[in-house]
Amino acid sequence: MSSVRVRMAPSPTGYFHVGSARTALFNWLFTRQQEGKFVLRIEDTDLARNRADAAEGIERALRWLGLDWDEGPYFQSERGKLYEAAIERLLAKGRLYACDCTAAQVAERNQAAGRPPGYDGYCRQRNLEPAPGRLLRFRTPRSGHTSWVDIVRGEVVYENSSIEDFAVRKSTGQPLFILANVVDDAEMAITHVIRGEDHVPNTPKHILLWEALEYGAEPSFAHLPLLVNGARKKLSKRRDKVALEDYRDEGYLPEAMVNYLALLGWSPGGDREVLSLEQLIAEFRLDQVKSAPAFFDEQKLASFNAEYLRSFSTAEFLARAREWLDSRWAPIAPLVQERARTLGEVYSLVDFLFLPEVRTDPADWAKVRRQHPAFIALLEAASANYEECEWAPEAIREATQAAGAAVGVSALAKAQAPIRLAITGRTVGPPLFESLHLLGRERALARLKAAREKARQEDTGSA
RNA sequence: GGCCCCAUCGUCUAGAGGCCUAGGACACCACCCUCUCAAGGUGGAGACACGGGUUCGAACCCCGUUGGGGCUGCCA
Repeated sequence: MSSVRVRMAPSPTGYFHVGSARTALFNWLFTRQQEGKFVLRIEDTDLARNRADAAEGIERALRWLGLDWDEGPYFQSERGKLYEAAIERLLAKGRLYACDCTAAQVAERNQAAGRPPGYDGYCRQRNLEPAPGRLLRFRTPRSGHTSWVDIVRGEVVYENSSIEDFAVRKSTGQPLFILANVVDDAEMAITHVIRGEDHVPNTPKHILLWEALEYGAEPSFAHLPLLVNGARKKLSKRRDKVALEDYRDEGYLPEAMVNYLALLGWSPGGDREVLSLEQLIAEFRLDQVKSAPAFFDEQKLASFNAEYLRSFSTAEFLARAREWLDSRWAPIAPLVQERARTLGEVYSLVDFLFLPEVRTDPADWAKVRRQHPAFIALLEAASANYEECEWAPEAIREATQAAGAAVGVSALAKAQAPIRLAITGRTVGPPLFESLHLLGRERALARLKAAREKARQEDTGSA
């Protein structure tokens, strides 16, 4: 058992971001590989409303991915005493000062002085007594520098003078993220802080606070590359599909999601891409994680998903699809398993079996009618043959072939198109003869007839 | 603006000075297979941002340029 202790510290925003999922995964892989402890901590120091719900969402997402945790969830909203004690210590050491500037005042002063944004240190020497209505700021050293050796990006150095006097407690008395984060990392004996690159600028503050609180050896830091969209901007709720639940609801598999996410910023090396959770644990290397942002490509995710779907036995496939479809479609499952990229897609592949009426795609209809002058004749011939033949895939195939030949369409590929359109409303779908078989003779004949009539009406109307 | 980070095919990446006329995967194109679509097979197009160094030798090391991103909140 190693002493490695890692934490996942999401804020309860109401949904679980795919970027958080990737961060959680890398944290988890590292922990499991190091045989350490994985701690779940909800960072709800701010507007902690809906806390129970949000935490549930986070837990549900983690469970869905198959990432278990050893401790927690801890809630920062319940640990106020710890933060208050830390603040008292900092205050006693003169590392904090009270400030009553409003954001507007600071901005105004900066603008007037032609200074860039950021706190200007106005209250630094005013010696205001801490009081309600006054926030507390950390007195950042004005010289020297703060640095760390990041596990994924190497040494990062900040001039202390470039770090503003950041706030650690609100004027309402509530602790701020940076303070709670540091206190908890120390309190929970976290050894490795693995988080998104957007936290890099927080790290020198983290270290400065850590030192000021005399917590001893700092944890190691690893800042993971961001997940970006097609415009190479950080994935955001506003523009992008980032909620893990959305992917789950569309029929993405957790194993495909995990596998895909693991490859964003990391690679096992060589040509391998499909890896089980066990393999990931064994081969993952935090220090091999790349530092360049990665595009979250749903297309590639989908291809992983399709690959996992195909790898299942029919029974497993059916079990996985249960949320999306009832058991009536079981007979056709083998025919769609290799055609669906997501479970959510399955229904549109088999809906013609359940819908009372065919839903005809207008574009497909027009295309087939254009390409098949003998459309009506072919459907008639097929209907006639279908009335007679044995109702089994192979016999239906022969009947179709014969019907085509009778109207001068000898190629089966050509002959099946109008029938497929009549039966399913589309030009693509699962194998036709099995589909007809599953549909049943009566319904098949009825659809053939309906398609003929529709075509006749069309011809009459345009004549 | 300031601070910090990043840079191999469109995308995810392999590559840790010679194995690279740069490999794989997704996407794309063509062909094969085939009752459509998939799946599968074969082939194709497609990248080391640029400029200087260092070195016998650079995609790999250093510097600069350019480009992109993150942060810049009494959010996390």
